[in-house]
Amino acid sequence: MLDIKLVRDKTDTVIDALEKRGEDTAILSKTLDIENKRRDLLKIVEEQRERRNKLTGEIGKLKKKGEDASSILEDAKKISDEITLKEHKLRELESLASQELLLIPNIPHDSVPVGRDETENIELRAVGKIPEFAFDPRNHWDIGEDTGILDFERASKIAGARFVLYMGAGARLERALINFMLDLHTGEFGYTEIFPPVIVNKEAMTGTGQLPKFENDLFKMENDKKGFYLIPTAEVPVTNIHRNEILNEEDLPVYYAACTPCFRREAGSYGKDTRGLIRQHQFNKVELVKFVKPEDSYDELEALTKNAEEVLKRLGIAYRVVALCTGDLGFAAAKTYDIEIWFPAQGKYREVSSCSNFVDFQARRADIRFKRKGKKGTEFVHTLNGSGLAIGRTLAAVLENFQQEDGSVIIPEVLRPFMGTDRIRP
RNA sequence: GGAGAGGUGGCCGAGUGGUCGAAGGCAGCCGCCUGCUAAGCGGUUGUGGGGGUAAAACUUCACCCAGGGUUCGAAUCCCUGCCUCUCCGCCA
Repeated sequence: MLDIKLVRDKTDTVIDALEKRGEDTAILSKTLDIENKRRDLLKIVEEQRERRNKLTGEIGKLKKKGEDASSILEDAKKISDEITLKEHKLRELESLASQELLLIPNIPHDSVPVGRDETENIELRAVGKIPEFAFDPRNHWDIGEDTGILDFERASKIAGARFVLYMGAGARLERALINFMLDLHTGEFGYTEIFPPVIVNKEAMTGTGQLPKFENDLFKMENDKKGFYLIPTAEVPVTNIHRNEILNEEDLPVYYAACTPCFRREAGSYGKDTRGLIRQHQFNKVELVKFVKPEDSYDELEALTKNAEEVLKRLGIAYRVVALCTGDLGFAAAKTYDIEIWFPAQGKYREVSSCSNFVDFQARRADIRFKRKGKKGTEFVHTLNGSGLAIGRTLAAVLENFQQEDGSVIIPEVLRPFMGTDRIRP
């Protein structure tokens, strides 16, 4: 969430940010209205509390001396009752104010291109050679079914639409990709491997920004009064590792890498990507998460993106990096690069990674701070994350990019140690 | 699932109704002293909000797991929740 002081003192900046995102600015005036009422009341309550504290102090002294305190006692009771009333009202205002504040999106960084939607995203670089085929390249689901490594029909019997069953070399390929990516990030780029819970509570979801606004995108455990949710990305549990903590300056930066299943309801995407691995209710993803000092976060975003890109370079698949425009930027992000991987059958790039700097937005929600050596007070850390990469989509791209005319698929060099073979055959 | 114990500052640990933001110890920081891989002595060290200042100083409110309640007044009493630990059962 945003700093309420910023909303108060630099309202124009926030209005500008909302407009660039294409969001309604009405929420701001509502928030400010509540906030002003809250502050006014807070002032009154604090003054009254001060008076009460003085009175009760005197009562204490008198009682100790064994003297009569009944006259002050009456005053004290009266003011105390007033305070109780006003405190209730104050609590109401506080919760209203924070409810509103939680719905305001982050302010885009100055370097983010202004635009309405994904058509105005900007391609920064395209890397690798787009493969040419002497035949019509086939869709990955056809390849997967013909080689017997993907079974969508049985998955739908077991679970439903938008699920997949990996079998044999398919399951092995999924695992190979996971191991390859995790080994790369932990072994070469300094990330610490994490295996977190994939069920989290409401506080964790609120900390990273999925709640309260995007409840509809999540799977929720109905059978449990605690309100558990299935994670839509490892970002949630991993960022929340340090919720309500104050880190030491010398501990930063912290880099974590985690591979988890991700669960998404995909409500409202009924017509889209109904076939194949692109859009599933459950998929695996290697996620990179960073906690850094504010002055480093934009450099860290570049580095994070490079780390994710390296996976594709080594796999030898063409990709491009695009900068999301203001209208396409996620709720909590200040800046985002998407990495898109080449899909020959569709003849276009599809997203496999989204790398974002959230600056202090998540840190404020989740209360993740750090203390500079020799300085008083604390500051919010900056958090970042990015996929490094989505496994299912990468696997799909491997099948499509390395398919052969005879129906087999050549396994990229870097995966062979994990696969134990250089080819998947029909 | 059953039974019990407990949650206090960076850590350990006192405190069961009033002057407690909290004794004492450890750790950290500053200074003195000392000449040997350190000890002794003195001082100091939480977080958030409001006001105030150029910035400080200063001032005020809140915070002893969380949320309610009792009371003039709560770390201290009551209720609810969460978490941790021990034993039994069960389970991968």
